[in-house]
Amino acid sequence: MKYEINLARTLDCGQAFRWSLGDDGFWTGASGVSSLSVSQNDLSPITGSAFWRHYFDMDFDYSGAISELSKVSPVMSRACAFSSGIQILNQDPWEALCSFVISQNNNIKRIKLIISRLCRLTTLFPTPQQIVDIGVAGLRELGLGFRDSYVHDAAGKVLSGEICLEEISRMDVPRAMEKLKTIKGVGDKVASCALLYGFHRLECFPMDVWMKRVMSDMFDGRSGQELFGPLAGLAQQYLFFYARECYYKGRELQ
DNA sequence: CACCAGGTGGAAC
DNA sequence: GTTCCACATGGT
Repeated sequence: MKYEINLARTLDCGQAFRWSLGDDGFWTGASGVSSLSVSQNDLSPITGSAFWRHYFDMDFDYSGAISELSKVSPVMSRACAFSSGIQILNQDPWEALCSFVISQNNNIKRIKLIISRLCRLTTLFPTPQQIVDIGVAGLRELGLGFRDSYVHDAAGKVLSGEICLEEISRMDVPRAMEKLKTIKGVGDKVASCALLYGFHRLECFPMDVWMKRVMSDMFDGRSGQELFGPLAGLAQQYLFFYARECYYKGRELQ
């Protein structure tokens, strides 16, 4: 079967929070200083740009990964088929870290709302310096709630050099997790999301309430690392999407 | 009007 | 070590 990236699934599966679908069928969004408008009918704006090829991870063998993951179990095979076309983006590390700090105990709609308000201040995603300048009170006004001091702490640590994202990108995952977790409001879940989505560490397997339920219901409580190894992060994203959009659709979660 | 949300820090056992 | 709970706010 022919494999192709699915923009809707990739951009609306909860890994990135500032892409939106226009009435014309075009997805518009940005990363760093670059912005893009692209539709599923014509992927050439992505494939023709080195930057966006990398952002959308176009040179990874997703077809091969799906073959591998499908061997794990019948339910995983169904999840792969259902979620086919989702790719793990190469997002900006700071934006990913910041976004997933905001994501805690929050819903995807409001995460997007908060991040859109953050970006409206500066046009681009705010830098650590800009976050520090906005201040805790300013962040509170943007509706971050109790996460305001967490985001502020993250920005301060990055700005002071206490957290060096460049170094983290070179650390092994356990050390990187440990370092990220020195930021207030960053625990296992946020750290692993930052590493998977911001640093492209495909072996990370973020465990949220959905994934806890999935692993218990579909995999007898076994761990993502054990089942999926170096592709755990991709498996996690497929399962998250499959769980929300199919497996538990119309049923009560708890 | 309750209850929930891609969790975490901190206090209490 | 584990369990409980508050946390701010928009959506349903």
